[in-house]
Amino acid sequence: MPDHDPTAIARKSRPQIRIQAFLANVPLFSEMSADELDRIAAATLPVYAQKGETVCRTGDPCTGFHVVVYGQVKLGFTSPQGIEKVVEIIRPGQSFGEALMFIDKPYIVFAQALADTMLLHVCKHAVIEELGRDPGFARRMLAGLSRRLHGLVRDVEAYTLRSGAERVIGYLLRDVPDGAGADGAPVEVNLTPGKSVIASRLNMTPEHFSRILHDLAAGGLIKVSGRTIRILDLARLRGDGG
Amino acid sequence: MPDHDPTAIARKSRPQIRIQAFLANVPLFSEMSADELDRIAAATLPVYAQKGETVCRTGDPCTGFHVVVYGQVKLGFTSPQGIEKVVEIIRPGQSFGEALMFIDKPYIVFAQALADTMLLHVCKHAVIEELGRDPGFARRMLAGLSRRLHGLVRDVEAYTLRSGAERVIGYLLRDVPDGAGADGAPVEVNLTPGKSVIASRLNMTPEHFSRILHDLAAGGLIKVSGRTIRILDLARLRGDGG
DNA sequence: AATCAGGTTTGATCTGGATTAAGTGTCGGG
DNA sequence: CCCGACACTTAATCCAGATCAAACCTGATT
Repeated sequence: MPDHDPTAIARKSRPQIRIQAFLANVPLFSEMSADELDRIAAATLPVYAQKGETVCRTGDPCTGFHVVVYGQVKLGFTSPQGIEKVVEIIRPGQSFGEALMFIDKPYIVFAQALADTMLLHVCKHAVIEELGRDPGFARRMLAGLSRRLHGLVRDVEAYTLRSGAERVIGYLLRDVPDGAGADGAPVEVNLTPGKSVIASRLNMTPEHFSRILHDLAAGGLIKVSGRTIRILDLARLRGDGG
Repeated sequence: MPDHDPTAIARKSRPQIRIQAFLANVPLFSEMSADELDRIAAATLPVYAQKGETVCRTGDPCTGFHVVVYGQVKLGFTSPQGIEKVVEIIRPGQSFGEALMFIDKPYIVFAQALADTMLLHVCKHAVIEELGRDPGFARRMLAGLSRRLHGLVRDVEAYTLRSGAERVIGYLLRDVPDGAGADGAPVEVNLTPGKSVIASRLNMTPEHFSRILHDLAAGGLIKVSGRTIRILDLARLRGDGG
């Protein structure tokens, strides 16, 4: 079957997904009945952003929230002097913009694709509507916002009372499971989509980030191969990071 | 009538309040029916903390959330080296700890009274219960968490891309209404309960904070009298702060 | 009035991380 | 095989703000 979307003709073919099926795997919408999912899906539209393209900019009104299907998006702000700070990197399955639906404020961060990305935009009105119908949905939404709040508080802690090296170690360890590496299996962390973005996320310059990785490697804690970090001494790394 | 609470004998008399009446004025509970308020009030207990006393400490399990009735509470964390960073100052009518009710995690911040303080502790179970009954309550809770999230993102912006002076100016202006001062009426800001706490809240040392106030005063922008700041040139202050 | 204890200010010095600038891969395209 | 673009590293210098060390208030207590 040819693609009937005229705007897509000039672009690479886009993977097609079933919206309901994808949403059903997002924690927020899991446990929803087929009816509910249908109503949400009816208010959902796919959004495609090429690498570098801006999805939302600071000051835009909020019309709903976004879920990343594939690709990667950075959230950040720009200072009056044009300096940019990355607040969060959003990966597939994660979402952003929920909080703005509930307060009447425009975006304070921008969202920019770090790779060719597909998102789903879920309209505000459908969410608000469903909140009234389904207390479970409301609870999951509260839990989601709470987790985000918790994460931000942890970020503030890192920014304000951890050193650069500690923040880097924290980042490297953040999605290493507790039991990992105990069996001697090597643990690897991927630095896509680029060290500069991660440096900004950790609130430091790319130069400083580079030096810290260098020092950790010199100490025998990690091994850097391009954008892949192999953790050599998990226990000692955990110790250094607090 | 004598006070029958034996632990209170040795203390100053405590102002008595009607729990329902107080809660009804907290935005989260406004618009609630008398029935609902009664159920919430039944799960609410007063908590008294003397100046310097700790209400919650890092690692404590969360049993509900707190509303400040009178007094003042600081939220903050302590680094492994014992350095302390204030995240937020909670004033009467404000609350904290809501987010933890919805995720199963212990406190990451501590809460300490900055003055003799009365709080209300609202039990988790009553809140969860009421969320299922009252969609409006769920919406207000979502709005509350969203506002807090928004505020934290703004804080992160300030911490990461504003200078010390800009953060101080932002603090001085944060609860000055837009129209204030236009009529020539002097605008004053109170620095209770102490400059060191505010300095920490703004992520700087007391010394640095003091110097910034001194410089602003030297520039004719403000006048410092103990813990009261009189804003002399609102327009110029706004300009300096971005 | 004298004493004391916080809280605040002032001054001198130090430093983590930023800035600036010059390399060094490395990879896709011609 | 070379070129240019981009991503990263390395090195030298700089600076905002921290740290250290005294003084200095100001209000409460004796």
